[in-house]
Amino acid sequence: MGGMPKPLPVIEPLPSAAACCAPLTDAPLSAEQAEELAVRLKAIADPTRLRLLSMMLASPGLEACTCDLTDPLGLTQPTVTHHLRTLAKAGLIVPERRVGNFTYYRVVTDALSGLAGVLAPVTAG
Amino acid sequence: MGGMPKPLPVIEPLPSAAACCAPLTDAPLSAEQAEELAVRLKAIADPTRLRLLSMMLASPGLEACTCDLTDPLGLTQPTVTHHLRTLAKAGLIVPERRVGNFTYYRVVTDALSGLAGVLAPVTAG
DNA sequence: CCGGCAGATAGATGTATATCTATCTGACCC
DNA sequence: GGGTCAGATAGATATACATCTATCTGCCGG
Repeated sequence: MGGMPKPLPVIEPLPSAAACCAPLTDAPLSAEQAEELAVRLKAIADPTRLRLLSMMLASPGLEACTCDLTDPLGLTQPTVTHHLRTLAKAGLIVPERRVGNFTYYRVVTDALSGLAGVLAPVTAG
Repeated sequence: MGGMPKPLPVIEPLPSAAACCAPLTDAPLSAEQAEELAVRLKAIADPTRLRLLSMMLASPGLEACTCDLTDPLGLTQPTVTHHLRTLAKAGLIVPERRVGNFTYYRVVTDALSGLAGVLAPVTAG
């Protein structure tokens, strides 16, 4: 059949994933600002997802498929997919391309450095 | 009575709070490394604690007492104390001094910038 | 076609934790 | 000393979420 080339999974990331926010030092956060920032920080505040990110960052092109990530973690495939989805919803990775059955996710470096920027300027009083 | 001048609450922070860890880009994290880093990231991955930090950072001396922080958040005093304790256990703040009934906590800027350093060097592939 | 494999989805379950009320300890003031 | 106030602690509860098993979809090799 003249079917589509199978789409990547549709995962809506946070609106301002890479845009990011002002440094913590700028001013007290509103409830809304804090809530949104917390969502993205929660995404990386998990040992499994930190390992996933570090493994992807160590891969050529900053990308990896689920299959490469499952075995080293000793977790089941649905669990790894769940974590990849969580990272994608936070805008920290994106479903990049498919090669046959394999789905490749890539790290969004801007989103990570954006998060760092929120904490970074804390250098003195 | 010749009592002690009432000690600050005893809160054991993580061993390597300010020492911190290598950037995520350096190499895939071990389960232990990821676990420890996640504990500290979890401490800031909460809207209430982010607001607490930003309020303390906006205060002179980067410090504040529980009383100053409770009302603006609209939470009860035990809840705020709980969050301050969580931040202290992660080494992000320290019980600094007592003035009468008031306990002052101060932000440990090195711990925050250390966390930023874990994410910061992610600038390119 | 057909069997097998990668990954996505659904549902169940147990643990972690954010929040509250209630209580306790100390400090200050009169 | 008695009242009051800040903060710490204890215990209860409800929600969030990490993980699993089971199942479904779609791609590929023969």
